[in-house]
Amino acid sequence: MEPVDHRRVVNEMDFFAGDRTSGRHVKADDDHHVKSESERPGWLQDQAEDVNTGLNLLTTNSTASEKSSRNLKEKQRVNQLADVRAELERINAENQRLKLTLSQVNNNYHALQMHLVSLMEQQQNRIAESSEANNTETDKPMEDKTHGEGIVARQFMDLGQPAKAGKDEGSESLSEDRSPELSGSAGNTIVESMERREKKSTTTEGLPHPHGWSPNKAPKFNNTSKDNEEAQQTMAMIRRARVSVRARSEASMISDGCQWRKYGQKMAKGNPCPRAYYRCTMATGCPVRKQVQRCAEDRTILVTTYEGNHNHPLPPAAMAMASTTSAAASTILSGSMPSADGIMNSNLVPKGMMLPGLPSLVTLSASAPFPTLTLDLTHNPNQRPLNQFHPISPHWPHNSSSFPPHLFGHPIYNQPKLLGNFLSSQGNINELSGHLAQNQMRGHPVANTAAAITADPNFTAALVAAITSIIGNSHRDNSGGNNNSTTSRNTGDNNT
DNA sequence: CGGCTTTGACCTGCGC
DNA sequence: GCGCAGGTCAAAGCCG
Repeated sequence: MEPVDHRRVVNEMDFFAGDRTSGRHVKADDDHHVKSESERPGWLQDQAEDVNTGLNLLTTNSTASEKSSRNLKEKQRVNQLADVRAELERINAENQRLKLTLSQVNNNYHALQMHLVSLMEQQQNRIAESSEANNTETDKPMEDKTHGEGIVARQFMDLGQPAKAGKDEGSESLSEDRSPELSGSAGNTIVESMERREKKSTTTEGLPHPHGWSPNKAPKFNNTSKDNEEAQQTMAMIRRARVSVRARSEASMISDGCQWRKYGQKMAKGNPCPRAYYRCTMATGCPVRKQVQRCAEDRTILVTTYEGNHNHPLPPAAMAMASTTSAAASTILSGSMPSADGIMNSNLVPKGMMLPGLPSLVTLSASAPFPTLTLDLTHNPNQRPLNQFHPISPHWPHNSSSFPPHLFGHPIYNQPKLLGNFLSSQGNINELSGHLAQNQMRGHPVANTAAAITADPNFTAALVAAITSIIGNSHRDNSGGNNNSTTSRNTGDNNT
């Protein structure tokens, strides 16, 4: 594994953080045309003075033609200044438009989220009324992973059925005060509650699946009510939702802070590169799995697809991924109709990029049997390799020989508070929007929003973290005692 | 020797 | 029903 070039990152950060009060474009113009004499750096003024002195022509023997020339230059400067101002105004207008778009997306997201929660509440109430009184787990806190009955519930979850490991939290599904140490992935809101409700209606029905987590083997529900069917379809789709990250890396696997053990490899059709299957081994029975495969068209691109959610506390290095779920999860949930068409027809989840100015950065595909959110980090205009994004997380063991490109090595990892907010179901879009605004306030270029965003490692890291962790959080309770494997448990660092 | 990777076999879903 | 493809299992081998 190649070491991360810290110095380069710092330089880039310094570059972006430099004294730029008017943005990149303005700065470029300033350097050549706009700045007045008084605004010029001292060395520039000195240089001008030296030139005049050296020629010994301008100051002592001013002619009418020279004055005319000066006036002409002044006019040119004025015109250029006006042009720059016009450009600034245009940029600001674009900025406002982008903000407005983000705001609208956020509002739509909230509306759909609340609507979904409401529907699921109604669904759960109906189920509760019709079900037997054997749901004795409803008073248990769902976060209590060490609770014996909670474990039992998780074992049921492993059947592919959502867990109802705790009490009904419909009303608190949006809360953020979930302990990250317990959850390992806070902000797991709607899906969580949905899965719990679903489990509540099914824990007495299913039989343990020998393979534990198995999204494609989700048991069929016996409940034939129309509402339940719809809910089941929705849940099935959400449970199968995946997050795919495309990034350039020469390493065999990107680091996300978790420990993985390879359990299979398969040649996929249409791709000469084999697809590797990994299972999270940070905890017994963790249902999270991921697939790693190189892109057939560009083998420098590594595609990592995550499924499932962690059922254990996560190290700080993995928190960003596991705890900032909700932005992208909500993206999927926003389109969480019982069919792929529902997603694609959603005004929240267009077929292409959701965020204006980020072409091909994030896409949601409904062509697959399950929604797959793809984060494409290969479109960075700087063509910056993934492993040069950020300083390495201090939590990552510095095993130089196996040092992976650290996708989530951004200092954001060390800001659980920020993450906690960021992962909140309401906060992510706002966070992204706020990040844009902050960049603009700092004087970051706004003329080319896409370039500005993709060039900003902070934004990229935040976006990556938010999207990549969707599934992990959204399925946090969809885990269980998956001890099916007779192979050994991974206790070492398998992130290579 | 424990833990991990490899890899062929097996299972399941889906389309024809 | 059959074949194909994706996904997983688990025995065998490798490695520290």
